[in-house]
Amino acid sequence: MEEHTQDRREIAFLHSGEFLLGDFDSKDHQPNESSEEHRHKSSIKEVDFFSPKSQPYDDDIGHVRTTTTIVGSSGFNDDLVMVNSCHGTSSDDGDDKTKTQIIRLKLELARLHEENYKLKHLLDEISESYNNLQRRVLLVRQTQVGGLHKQHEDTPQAGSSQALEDMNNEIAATTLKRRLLDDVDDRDMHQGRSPKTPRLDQNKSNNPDEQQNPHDQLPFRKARVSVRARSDATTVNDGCQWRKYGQKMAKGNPCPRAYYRCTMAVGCPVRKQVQRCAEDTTILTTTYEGNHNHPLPPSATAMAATTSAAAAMLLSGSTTSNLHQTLSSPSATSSSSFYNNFPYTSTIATLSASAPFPTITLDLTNPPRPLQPPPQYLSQYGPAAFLPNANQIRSINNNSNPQLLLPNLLGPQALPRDMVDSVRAAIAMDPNFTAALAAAISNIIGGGNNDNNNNDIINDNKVDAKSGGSSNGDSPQLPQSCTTFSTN
DNA sequence: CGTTTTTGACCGGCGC
DNA sequence: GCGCCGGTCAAAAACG
Repeated sequence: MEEHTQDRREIAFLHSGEFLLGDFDSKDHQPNESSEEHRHKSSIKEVDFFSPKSQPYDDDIGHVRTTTTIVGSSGFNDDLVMVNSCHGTSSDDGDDKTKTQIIRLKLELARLHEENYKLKHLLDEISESYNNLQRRVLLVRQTQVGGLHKQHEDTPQAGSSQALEDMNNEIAATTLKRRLLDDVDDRDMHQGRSPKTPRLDQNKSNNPDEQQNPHDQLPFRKARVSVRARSDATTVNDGCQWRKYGQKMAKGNPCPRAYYRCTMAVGCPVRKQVQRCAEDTTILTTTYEGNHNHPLPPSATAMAATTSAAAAMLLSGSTTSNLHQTLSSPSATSSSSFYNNFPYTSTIATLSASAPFPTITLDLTNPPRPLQPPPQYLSQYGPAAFLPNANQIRSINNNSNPQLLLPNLLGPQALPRDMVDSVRAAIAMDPNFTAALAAAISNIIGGGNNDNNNNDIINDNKVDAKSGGSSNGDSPQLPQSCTTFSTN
């Protein structure tokens, strides 16, 4: 029980990315800290679970540089009280005290080392399991929807279908580790990995190489992330700066569709479309497309891992399983506590088999149930913790286009329905959810240049009532994903 | 005065 | 080939 709680804390911590951020209190590393007691109580140290450089065991005990993180008062290792740095305890009467401290430090370091090892092992298991699921999904797709693939092979873009799958596998396999291990400094990789595929170039295959190499055509198969949310504002503030460059009346919808372009960096190819639902004008549908070629603002970095998982899920076609697994991955296999308690399950994802771009829709417009959410979720993880599954992931393409409905692979791992409902209600209740989710989606598209604090998103969720658009669409860098994201 | 929004024109894909 | 449609461009207007 207690172990479960700690696992959840660790997971929340890992998810938040705080352990990867370097902007923690630098005073912790200053030997001449005035108030050592204060340090013990309130200082935030860093736990580097994965860096090979920061081995818990330090030969030079006189310069022990502990890398322990205490996340507030509720973070894990709450009971850990240790001296952050021992710099030559000169006093004689302090020898015993120093020895005691050293012993304690060693014990703690050993424990941390064990935790580190455990988490690494966990990560490997999750990745492996993820890959297995990926293969299963592909098998299902090949067997059940093989006809569609054949049909698309006749089209110019369909030649990349196999390459897309390969890419999807690669993305899915690397997403989790990338987020957990690389995170902050993986911008270059993201940018190099995510092909810049401006829509403008989509139909202009002037380059002969692109026509010959299927992989080069991958960029032209974008995934879209679409979000449906209830909002009175013209757009959702997702942390990015947008410039409106067009507006059109879409067929079958009296509400105009607005086109926005990311202006946070010159040449950023990310674009989004905002349109109100014809049936319910209170529902705002925002569709993101493209990858950011610049660092993302703080508000857009939260849930990067989650959204990356969603994008990977979309691209890989494994709708539910990937998301679930990735989101709950950090502690999923370790104790299974967090995995079993976390509200990720009732997601149904579909991929459009006929659309040029696979599209995933997050529909957050379902009215919340009066059920009160478990307080521990709200207090401990905050609304962002639920973003990933918040509601439903469904296909955006409501037309007659054939869609591939992927089975829920969770099976027996599914959470109790009441728990799911509780979480869903919690998500819907939170006013910050929309913005946070939008930022997360933006992260997916933008490529996860996460050098900012995830917590900022919680404070940056104001809906931009002023039109003109500034909604944040920072996206993490998964290649070519277009996401339709709808929130309540 | 620089930036953003508006809006009609333009372009390419697609179906008939 | 023609028309429809979605998406983009770019000049003018609006805004701060």
